[in-house]
Amino acid sequence: MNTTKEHIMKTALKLFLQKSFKEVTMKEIVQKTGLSKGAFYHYFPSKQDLFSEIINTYYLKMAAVEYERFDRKSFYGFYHDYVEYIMNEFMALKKLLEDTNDEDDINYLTIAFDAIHIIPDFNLKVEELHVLELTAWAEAVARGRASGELDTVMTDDQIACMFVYSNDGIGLHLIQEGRVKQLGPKMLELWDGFYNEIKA
Amino acid sequence: MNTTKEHIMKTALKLFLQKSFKEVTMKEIVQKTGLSKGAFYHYFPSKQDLFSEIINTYYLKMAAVEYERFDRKSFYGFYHDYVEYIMNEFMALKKLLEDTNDEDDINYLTIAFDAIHIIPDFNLKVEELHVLELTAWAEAVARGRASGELDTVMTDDQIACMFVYSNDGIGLHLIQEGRVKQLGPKMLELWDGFYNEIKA
DNA sequence: TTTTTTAAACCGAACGTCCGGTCTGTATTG
DNA sequence: CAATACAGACCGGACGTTCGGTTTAAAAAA
Repeated sequence: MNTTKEHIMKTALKLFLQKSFKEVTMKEIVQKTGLSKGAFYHYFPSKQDLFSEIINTYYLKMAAVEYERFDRKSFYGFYHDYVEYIMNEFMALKKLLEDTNDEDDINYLTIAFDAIHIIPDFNLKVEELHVLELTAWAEAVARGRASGELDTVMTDDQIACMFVYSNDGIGLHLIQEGRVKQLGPKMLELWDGFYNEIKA
Repeated sequence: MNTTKEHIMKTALKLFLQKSFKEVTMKEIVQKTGLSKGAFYHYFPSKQDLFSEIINTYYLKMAAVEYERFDRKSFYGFYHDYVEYIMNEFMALKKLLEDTNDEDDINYLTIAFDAIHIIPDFNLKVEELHVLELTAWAEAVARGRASGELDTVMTDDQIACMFVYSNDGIGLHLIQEGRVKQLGPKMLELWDGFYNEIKA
């Protein structure tokens, strides 16, 4: 693929993960890429088009978690695989952005809120992913229950919700505190506690 | 208090709950208030000052939940009081904004992310509230455990985290879907399920 | 091999618009 | 009369975008 275009997209993604669409200026994008405005508009018809392409290329692809790759034998294995997967994705993103500075945090919510306003059907796509997420978790719970691993009065959906939403909630707090990289360990600690409660 | 100033603040708050600080323009604020630029700058030295005053007057005050008002006899009563409290606060906000249109949704996260960049010590204040929140929940759990209401292998802090973060997670999703008003019922349903699991 | 052609890559000054903010003037109030 | 409350024309700067032009490098022609 065209390396310059990719370079622009990565640089802009880094900026969009730090501040909102409006706060990121063309001047800034051009400066950080080391290119000129002319070069930029040679590759993208507009700032909005760049944003759309970034969302489709990076955000939506990362948001689609591959649950089928996680352990199906035990629920314990499932959620541990999930945490490992998320941590790997996080490191892969850092590497993609060539973000050597550990201080620079990533805010994946502001970019999502912008996408809602800018990209048609973004909400629809995210909603689809959300349904897939909940069903994948609920199925993992069902398997754990069937195998005798889990024993709880809660429904599969309720447990799925607890895992998914506690994950989102912690993510939100860590973004606010600028410590997103701690998401994995934090989740594991909390989920292990909850697992002890629902296991047989 | 000065009614015109209050009118400006409420109108602007409504806008800041719909889009980001940068997306809300002075022109828009002036138009929606039905005033002029001269009038606005008579009451506020700048757009940023308006924003700061809105955060301090409305956001931070609403974010400070009065946990001491909730039931202390049972954990069940505690979290039910919490849900009722949140729903009342939500309706009070709607009324404050004279927001008769049910369609207009409330995004309290974008305004918070803006506040992080604009207001010094905002993060500190929110972090303090977060600690208070977690301790209030943990204490409620401890009381429930002491009274024999709760029986669980999870620690007080872990249960507190599950309640707080699942709340935040659902809130986040409802903001994305534009259905924040459903927060109360959604929480209650999920929490009742979890309560059945941890009760004696 | 050398020259010519061609198209993509890239540059940066310039453009019109919109932004937050100022300033001068005019009612209104006490 | 003095202070407050407002109106709106106006300002400089920043914004995203455009456009005429230059550089580069590979293909085609000599």
